[in-house]
Amino acid sequence: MRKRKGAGRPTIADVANKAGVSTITVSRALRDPAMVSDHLRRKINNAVRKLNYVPHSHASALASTRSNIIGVIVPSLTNNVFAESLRAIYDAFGQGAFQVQLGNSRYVPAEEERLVRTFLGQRPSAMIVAGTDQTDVTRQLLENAECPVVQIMDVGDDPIDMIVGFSHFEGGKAAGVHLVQQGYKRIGFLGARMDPRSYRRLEGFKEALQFGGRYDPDLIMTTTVSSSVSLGAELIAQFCARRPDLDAVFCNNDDMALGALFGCQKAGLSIPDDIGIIGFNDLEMMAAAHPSLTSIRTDRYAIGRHAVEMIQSVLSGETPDKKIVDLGFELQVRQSTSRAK
Amino acid sequence: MRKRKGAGRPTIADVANKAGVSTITVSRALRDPAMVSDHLRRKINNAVRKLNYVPHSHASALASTRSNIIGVIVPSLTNNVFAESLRAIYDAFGQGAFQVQLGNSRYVPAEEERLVRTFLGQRPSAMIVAGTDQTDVTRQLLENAECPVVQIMDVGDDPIDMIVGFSHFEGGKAAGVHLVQQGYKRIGFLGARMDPRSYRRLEGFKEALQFGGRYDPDLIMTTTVSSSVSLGAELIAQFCARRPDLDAVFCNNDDMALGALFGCQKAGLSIPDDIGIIGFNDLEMMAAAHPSLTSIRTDRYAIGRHAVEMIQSVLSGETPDKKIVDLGFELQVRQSTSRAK
DNA sequence: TTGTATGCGTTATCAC
DNA sequence: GTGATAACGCATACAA
Repeated sequence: MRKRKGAGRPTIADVANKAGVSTITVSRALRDPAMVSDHLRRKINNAVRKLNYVPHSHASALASTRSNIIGVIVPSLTNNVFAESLRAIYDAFGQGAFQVQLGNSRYVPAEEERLVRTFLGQRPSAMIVAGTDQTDVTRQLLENAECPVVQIMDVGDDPIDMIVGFSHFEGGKAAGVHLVQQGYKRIGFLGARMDPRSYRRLEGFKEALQFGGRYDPDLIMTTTVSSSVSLGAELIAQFCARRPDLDAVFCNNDDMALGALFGCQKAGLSIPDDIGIIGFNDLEMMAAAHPSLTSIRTDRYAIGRHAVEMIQSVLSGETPDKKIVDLGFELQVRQSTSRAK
Repeated sequence: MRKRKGAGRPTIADVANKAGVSTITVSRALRDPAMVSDHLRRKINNAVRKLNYVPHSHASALASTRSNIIGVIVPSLTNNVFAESLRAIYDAFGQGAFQVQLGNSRYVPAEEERLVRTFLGQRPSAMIVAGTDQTDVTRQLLENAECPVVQIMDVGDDPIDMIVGFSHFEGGKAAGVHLVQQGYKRIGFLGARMDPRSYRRLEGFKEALQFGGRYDPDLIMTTTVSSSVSLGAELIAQFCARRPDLDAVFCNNDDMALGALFGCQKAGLSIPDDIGIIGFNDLEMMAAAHPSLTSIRTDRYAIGRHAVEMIQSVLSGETPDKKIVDLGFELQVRQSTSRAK
């Protein structure tokens, strides 16, 4: 006879044999203990322990035509901003029956598309993806996916399904308005890893400066290189060398802002009097820095938590209150932009 | 007849029908296109596209008795150190046929045990876990797992299977030796989130100080609170208030060290003359800081990459050169400990 | 190169 | 409350 060897590990049938019951009873005892009598349940649990039985999740997923997988795709693992949303997602799903499957798109849309395809192959219970800038194909795949989909870290009128985040345009605008209000005259923008969200921040920033009559395209400095503290320090030095009259800078994130602080200090510039600095996201270090750094505070943890709540609500059959949730942001004014006017 | 409804999505049989071939041909065309004639392959690919067919990975895993899942468990998602190893792991596995399944144990051994159990339920192709401080049960589960297991971020004589990292004891010792050599007299230790690895750093540090005749248990300050830049700034202030004679401090990680720098600057202390500071891990910001911060450089990315290589080697049937790999560390001396003697 | 029959380990369905 | 049986969707073994 044809025979196939399994993985060799004990199966539910082995447990059933040892406990002297049928497989389905074991299945029930493990999934919903209340459905099985105390007597049998005890015997089954013993057998499970003795055999060191671990249920095979793939077989379960196949038989029940549903998996407990939540697919999550972010563009970066080392960027603290996404890490905090991820932490919220893992915290919320961690204890329950769900498994989080994480993908790293590295800011490459085609990579994201590949990941979406792979994840959908697992018939996930839900999907969470960062941003609104998916390729058309990615979008269509997700629209056809028979599971809730949440986009995070951004807002927009036209979500794939649901969305929770904040407006990067408005955030950038708030930064610009603040610098203008503080009386800075030659206000620059320093942006690394210019992803679509950073561009929206820049657009908002431009609008604020144009409105304030301070817009100078020569004071926009961007690069696609990954942002880092070191890069911030380097670029601000170049920036100041090229335009010694620069007197304030909006960095597209906090790493760049901290780097700008260090770079200015090295150059002997005084913050906030010679030059004002504002970052974006308000990582915890911003308040601790010396001088403390102004930033746009966003609540990444809340975004992750909210995304999970929306998913759980849909999975439990409810209709979520809102499909579009704007959690906003908050300007945190600190020493780095508080100069004596 | 008894009938069960599947998920309703197209199956490999639907594709086979549409293409006018058998299911196994479709299966082959998708897994190894070279096994199928051009003619049929084209028809099959067309059918796949038209039906928007996505293979069901659970069914595949069940039928082939092997999954393409790599289980990874780390204690933190927001700690940059683990994030960088993770990035290496995702980079290495990302393109291939493997899927990384990530778990966050939050520094809780029982949580880690639960995650190991869950992951083993997926019959992973391999497991990667952080550190050597698993519970006995976790260790046994992993020893019985029929897949390669790599412990990362640490070294030790007795790995579960394979291990790649560096010695935290030796790293701490190197930091202590350096401070003694620089002529600092009252050398303290500032440690937050004292996990087992941090304790080993502290032990190495103690040994160096004892050897140098500078050990003072009153200068060891630790807390179990999560480390952060803000916390570093707060604690160094308390530390200096209690022991104004403190003239150097080894922080158990770089966030704490950066915080210590800011805290000292706020207190008007000059670095490195009034007080020397050394961190651990050498995150990129350490070199950019002003003054630049001395640290113990570790290569987290290489650790992750190495772990993947060991796994791939085993999975392809080879025997890895070594089961224990010590990637070491390197003292990076910078301004924060380079005082005029 | 292609197809047929069967098994992977679990759960849904129906019967007792 | 418990059990027998047939799916779940795909890949292996073997044959042609």
